[in-house]
Order: sequence, then structure tokens, then C-alpha cells
Amino acid sequence: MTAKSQRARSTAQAPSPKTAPRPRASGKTQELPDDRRQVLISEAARLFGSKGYENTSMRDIAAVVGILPGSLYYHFPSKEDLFVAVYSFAVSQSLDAVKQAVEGRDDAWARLEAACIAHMHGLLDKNRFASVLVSHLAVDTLPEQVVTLRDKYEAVFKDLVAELPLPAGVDQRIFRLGLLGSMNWAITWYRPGVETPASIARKLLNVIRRA
Amino acid sequence: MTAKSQRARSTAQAPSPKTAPRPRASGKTQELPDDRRQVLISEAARLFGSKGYENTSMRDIAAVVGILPGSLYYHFPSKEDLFVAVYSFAVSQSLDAVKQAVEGRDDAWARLEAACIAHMHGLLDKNRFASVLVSHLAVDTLPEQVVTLRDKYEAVFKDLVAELPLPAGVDQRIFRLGLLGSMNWAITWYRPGVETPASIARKLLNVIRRA
DNA sequence: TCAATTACCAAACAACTGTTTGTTTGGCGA
DNA sequence: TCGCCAAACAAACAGTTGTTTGGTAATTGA
Repeated sequence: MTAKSQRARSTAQAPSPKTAPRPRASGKTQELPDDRRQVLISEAARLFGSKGYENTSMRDIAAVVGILPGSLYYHFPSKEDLFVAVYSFAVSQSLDAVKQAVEGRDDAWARLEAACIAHMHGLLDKNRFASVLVSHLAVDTLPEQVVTLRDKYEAVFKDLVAELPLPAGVDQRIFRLGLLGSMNWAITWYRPGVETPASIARKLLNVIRRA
Repeated sequence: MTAKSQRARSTAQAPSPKTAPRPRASGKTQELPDDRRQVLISEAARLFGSKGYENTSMRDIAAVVGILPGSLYYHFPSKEDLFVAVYSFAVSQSLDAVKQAVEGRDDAWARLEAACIAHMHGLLDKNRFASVLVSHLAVDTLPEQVVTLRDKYEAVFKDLVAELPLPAGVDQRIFRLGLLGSMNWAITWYRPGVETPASIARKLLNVIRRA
């Protein structure tokens, strides 16, 4: 994500094979003839999320997929484009999880709690598909699209907070940013153990929530 | 902070010139013959804090100091050692600021508020000497010494929280981690404007504090 | 005055980075 | 059977990275 990329970035979204891609012939147990692109995104997400963007090389990603580095460029025009795809995937996954957790519940606090639990789950649990969402700290080096996606995701929490019967004098924006911060920061200290992501989410909310 | 450094790291704390260093002969207006090492640390802190560790090269640091890259290795045996020095400096600075802000106050909430304001100030204000404290997200790639330093800093907040008359059922640890998270996360969204670091600190605390 | 030390320069090093290029493979529709 | 095309390989490219080495002015203590 260096400011000066080595080549100009295309805005295209990669070849996007409309015609069904042919299944990989090689390989022992025939895997699903699944969308190859999605596999790349998922594996890259895991690496970006755990090691960070700058500490993950295209060679790393290629290796875990079982491909040569150059071959990645058939699917994505640049590393940054790959990151955007990964981030976009993570946002849609998290959005789905949060929305599904919320729906059906009536009480505003219960809805927010469900959303927080879903958020923490995506952030800290085995999959950790959401961890890439918070793997980047230097915001001004983030591609514009990514910032847009992040805002889109956080808008859900904006709505949930708006529903809350908060006492006058409590800034909704600060409330939301504080809550998200306290949750996102958990990746710096969380270790699997007695406390689950869900229990942490509940406790964090409990600190904020008035008796 | 790659797990496998290119060379083994020394544990030494750099030459540490006890004898007064000679003033730079070159250069127009004669700067203070100040401790050179401290200048390096300060400039490196600014770069690490704003661009992040991996996006800051030894050449970047050398350039802002007006030195050749290799010359840095006279003062610090490796980039990682330099980072540890920077982090250590940031911790001691922040510790001083927080302790000074707290002392003289009696009320537990007032003490915590003063500490939070000091913390946010160091994090977001012009100097931003504390921003390097939160510039790293992947904790397991952090040098051990840095983790120790971080814990030492956060211990102050541990004490401040312990003083608080919190209602039963509120986990002190979660309270502290949540508060620190909500503050530290502010570097991802704070922009200088109407809201000051101090006002943000107060509002974040106000969300947590019970009426 | 002279040897030692401090703090640097100049130049290179190997390893690694993202990326490009040309080529090959295998299946599918015509 | 033929040509097409998705998807990969193989190999290199140029630039950047942290770091090392050997030398050299300026200052200092003796």
C-alpha cells in the first residue's frame, strides 16, 4: 500500500470469468470445481488478517494456494486490488452475520448485543474472516474503496445505536466509535480460553450499558 | 518485525556514549550539541507512529535526520532494536504525562479522567509521541521487551480503575481493556477539528461512567 | 603532540519485493 | 480434429529492504 505503486492500478475488478471456469485437472482428491477466485480471496484474507498486509507477500499467498506467484496476476491486477477484494469479502460476510443476528429481535439493547456478539465472533473466532477489517491502522494509506466499505459496515452500528434509549447528553457518534474501538482492540489482547468472544462482547456492552 | 530477522539481535542497549559526543561540525545554524541518540529516537518515533513500522525504512529515518542509512547502525544494532528504543521512550514519556496529570487529584473518577486526557493528548496531538504505542496490531510479532513495556504502561490504568467505585458485576479487567481500546482506536478516525483529544477523552469516559 | 575514540561517509551486499513476459497445459465447443 | 481460452508455469525484471564493511575527518584525553 505504498503511496507510489510500482505500476498504475487498474480500476477493473479482474477478468471476472462469466463463462464457467474449467475445474483444475491436477491434484489428488478432486476438489470442488469451485470458484478459484474465492479460494484465493479466502486464503489471502487469512494471511492478511493474521500477519498484516505488509508482512504478507504475494509469494506467501501463492504458496498456501499452491500456485506460482505470477499466476496470482491472472486473477488480480495488483496486490492492492487483491486486498480490496479481500476487504470487500470480509465486509459482506460480516454484514450478513450481523444482520442475521439482529433480525427477529425487538429490544434495542438486545439487538445491539446480538450485533456485537456477531462482530466479535467474526473478529476472534476460528475463521476470523473479519480480522482483516481491523488489520490496518494507518487510515490515510487505505485505498478509498476500503474506507467506503468500512463506513458501510459501521453504518449498521450507527442505526443500532440510534435505536437506543440513550440518556440525553450522550453523543451517539462517540458511543458508536467507542464501542467499536473497545471491541476491535480486543484482537490485541484476546487469547482463546475461558472467555469467549461472545462473553467478552456482553461484558464490554455491560460496561457501557446503564443499570 | 519478521519472526526471522536477517541477523541475530543483540540484547545490548547500544554504545551509550558516556563521554560527551562531539558536536556536528557541518551544518549551517549550529544546533544544540544535544544527545544525538535522542534525536534519532524522536524522529524515528514520528515516522513509526505516522506510517507504521513496516512502512518506515531505515533510509526514511536516516533521511529526516540528515544521515546516511548505514550510519544508523552506529547507534542501533538493528531496526528492531531501534524500535524497542523508540517504544521505550514513548512509554516513559506517556507514563510521566499520565502520572503528572493524576497527581494532586483525589476523586477516583477525576483521576481517571485526567489520565485519559493525558493519554489521548499524547496519542493525537501535535507531538503524538504515544502513537507508536498503538501502531502495532499483530501482538505475537512484537518483541518481548515491547510487550513488557506496554504492560507496564497499562498497569497505571489498572490501578486507577481499581480505585473506582464500580458497581458489583463490572469486570475491572474488561473495563480497563475496553476503555483503552476505545481511546486507542481513536487514531483510526480522529481528525483535528472542533473536537479536541481532551473532549473526546471526556466523552468516551462519560459513556462508561454511570450517572 | 599523538593515539584513541566518536560519529559519520561511501559503497556495496544478499535477500526480498511486486510485477511482467512469454510459454505451456488441458478441456470444451464446433 | 481443430482452434480457443482459462489458468497456470517458468523465469526473469527492476527496485527496495535491512545490513555490513572499510575508510576517514573531527574531537578528546594523555
